[in-house]
Amino acid sequence: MTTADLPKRKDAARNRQRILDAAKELFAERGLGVTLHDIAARAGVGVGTIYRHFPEKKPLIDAVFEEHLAELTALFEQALADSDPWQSIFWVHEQFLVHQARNRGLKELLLGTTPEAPDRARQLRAQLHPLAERLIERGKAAGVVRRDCATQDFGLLQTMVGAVIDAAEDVDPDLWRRYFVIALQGLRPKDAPLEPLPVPALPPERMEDLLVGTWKRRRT
Amino acid sequence: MTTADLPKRKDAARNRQRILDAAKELFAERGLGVTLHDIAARAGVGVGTIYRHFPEKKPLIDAVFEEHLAELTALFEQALADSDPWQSIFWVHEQFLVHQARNRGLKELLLGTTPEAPDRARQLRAQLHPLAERLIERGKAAGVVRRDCATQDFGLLQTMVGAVIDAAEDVDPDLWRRYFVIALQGLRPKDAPLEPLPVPALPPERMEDLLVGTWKRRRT
DNA sequence: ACAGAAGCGGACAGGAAGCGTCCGTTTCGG
DNA sequence: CCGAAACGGACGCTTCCTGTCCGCTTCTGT
Repeated sequence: MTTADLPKRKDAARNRQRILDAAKELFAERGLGVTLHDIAARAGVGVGTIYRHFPEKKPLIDAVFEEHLAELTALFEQALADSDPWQSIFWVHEQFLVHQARNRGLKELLLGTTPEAPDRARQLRAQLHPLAERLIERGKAAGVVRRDCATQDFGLLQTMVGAVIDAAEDVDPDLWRRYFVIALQGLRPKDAPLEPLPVPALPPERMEDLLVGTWKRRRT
Repeated sequence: MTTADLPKRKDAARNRQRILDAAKELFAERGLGVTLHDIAARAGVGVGTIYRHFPEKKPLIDAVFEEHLAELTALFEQALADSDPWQSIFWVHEQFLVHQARNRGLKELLLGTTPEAPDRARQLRAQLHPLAERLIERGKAAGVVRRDCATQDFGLLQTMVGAVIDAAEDVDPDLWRRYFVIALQGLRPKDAPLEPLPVPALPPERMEDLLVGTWKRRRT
């Protein structure tokens, strides 16, 4: 990302920024699958304009997720700075899930559920993994996570809770927190204290909404 | 499903059966989203033939999943007949997941991830829910599941582990068992014994395959 | 304030994928 | 052996996305 490719005319610069903003919004709302046409519409520019500035989606994705990468890395560093081995694990995973719940595009990148920018995604995960490793090793050493679990298990935990986010987001946007605690509890050693469940279960009569809601989404 | 609609000519009857068999296979392999064209190809008949026998997919789905409904209900009844409150819960959920892992269409129906036959799916779940309720209530009464959990939590557990099935099926088809045990462990009371993890975690270097593999699937 | 370059917009053409029909041909049964 | 029933699959339709092209607008420098 050099500074050389800045457009000189001021309408061009303005449009470029509008496009980036629109892309950021739409990636968060609807995932990386949105079309360049969608982004153009949201930005209030013509498709011609968008194709001139960004002939493909990848640079847009790169630009938008640059900052997220830094942010997520910072979360781990903050967690490692926290001296409580259990609390730090809990907190960082919770934070990751908050981000995923708020940003569909980021979730797709982290969980690998998009064909869109595989290298970007790989880079993201490659960078995060060693940090996670250190955190989990510390937890195991301190005896706050079960011995026979692995760093990878925490990745799959994100996948599992991610599924709940997807399923429940427009029925009860905070429901995932309950299952996050449940799944994480499953990774603790035998006599670990029971973490209280942060939100109530969905009432049985609303379960149907949740299950049906899963597939009918999309659109702006 | 009356017996009145049986075709009289023997080639017609044969084709009808071929179509049903092909549909069953494809629903299991690729989910309910397969097209009637796909089914025709697999059955070795022309599309005209399939549209003559089954103008829409729904009766096909009904026919194919009729037997599954009975089978799943039987699983719960078997579980309720088992007098061990914990073992029966573990077993029935494991069995459900085995079915889901083997049959993508069934998974879609159970987890509500298909727009295909919503009423069929609803019926299936409506019939299963009270049975699950009894099982879980028994478990709570016996103190083998945590007090503050609900029957619905076990439904979402299926969703969570279903996500692992999806993610891992062509990297390590049994990996879901590990996360099933982890998630279920999270629903046990404080001093419950640690269920051993049945399969090892995926080696770190193969995690990337798992994550990338999630989106590139489909086709026969 | 004006000319020409730079940028803009969006209609449009092209391609992929699914759906359902139609009709010439084949197969069955009496 | 003949007429009716069933078959097959090419074809046309629709939807959704992609990217281009060109007449029009807006900026910048003189």
